[in-house]
Amino acid sequence: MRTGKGVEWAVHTLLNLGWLGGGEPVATAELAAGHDLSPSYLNKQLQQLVKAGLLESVPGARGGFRLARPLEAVSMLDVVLAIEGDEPLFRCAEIRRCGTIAERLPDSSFARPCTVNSAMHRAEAAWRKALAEQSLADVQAEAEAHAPTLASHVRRGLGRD
Amino acid sequence: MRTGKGVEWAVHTLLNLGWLGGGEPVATAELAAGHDLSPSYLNKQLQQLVKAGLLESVPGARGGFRLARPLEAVSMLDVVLAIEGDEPLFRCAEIRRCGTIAERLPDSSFARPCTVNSAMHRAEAAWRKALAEQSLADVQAEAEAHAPTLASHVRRGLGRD
DNA sequence: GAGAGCGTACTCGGATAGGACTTGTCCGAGTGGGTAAGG
DNA sequence: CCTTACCCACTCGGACAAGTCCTATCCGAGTACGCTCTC
Repeated sequence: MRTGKGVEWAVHTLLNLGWLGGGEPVATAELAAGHDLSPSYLNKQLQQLVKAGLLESVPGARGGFRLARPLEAVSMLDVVLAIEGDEPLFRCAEIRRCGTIAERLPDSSFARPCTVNSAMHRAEAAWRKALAEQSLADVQAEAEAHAPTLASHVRRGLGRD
Repeated sequence: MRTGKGVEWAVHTLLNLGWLGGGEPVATAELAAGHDLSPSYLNKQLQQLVKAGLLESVPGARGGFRLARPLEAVSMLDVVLAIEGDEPLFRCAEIRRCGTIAERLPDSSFARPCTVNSAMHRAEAAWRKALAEQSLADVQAEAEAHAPTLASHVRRGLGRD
């Protein structure tokens, strides 16, 4: 049980788009070369971000992707849900209703939700809350705190300036 | 990205062993029948719990599994880590060090840990903390709160009493 | 010289294979109890 | 009747397949630019 590598790819790509600034789209090939990623697979992830409303895509020649809104308005949770989907970490199969134990139990026992599911859900809520409280702008600022020239280096690394 | 169903199986099985009480071992077949689970696959999960020190196994005829310690001393986190392993949810591949962007960056940029990894790690810490704060005894008590006769029904469902 | 039309190169988007992990199953090693023979 | 040795049924433990999801790749639809031809 672990997040796919698409999450890491997506976050770094969004950060790079933020450092580039400007409204002109950037092609997948450029973004992929920036971190030596598979262009085709990165493209698949970026399409997920477009569906989630985090990116805008420009088709055709000189096309690419650009941020749909500033990074201050994008949380880590937004990215994770866009890539991984919004299904819960823990899926309750309601096994409490099956088998020889359930046969003996009155129906009233199942009126309340499964307490195991509730416990797991509380933990997942804490995880989502922590992710939602961190915007990509926060992550960006933390990175720049000890490397003030980072933005200009990223622009040069992606062929800008 | 989701937890395996083994987690749900393990938690319910541990709760049932708690309700049974007593120190005599219970066979996998009985525990599996209680929730209509695959006995062989449940056995695999229970072996993980033995390795983690949550259960004790008794081999041979009249053997089975019994709790290694009371449920008050077992947290939800203990069970999740026993089944899923203690690897982090987010695995940082350090892609920041690769590609055309990294080539332009001075080595000092990588002195600090990756801020993306840090952000994901903070969220995971909140998740683990929430899991660690809930013991199986708490979950048990919550289940009994609205079904006081639950323990006796479980015992009957597993052929006791 | 200016403008319109066309061809070409480039990009996103979705459909298509490969690999890794989860899920599920099977059989062998080891143990305890029951049985029957012997004292 | 009590003791003892043997046999058998039962259980855990790990080795062995099937299914599903993640990972990776390729090709087609659509667009903007640049060139060429015409006026």
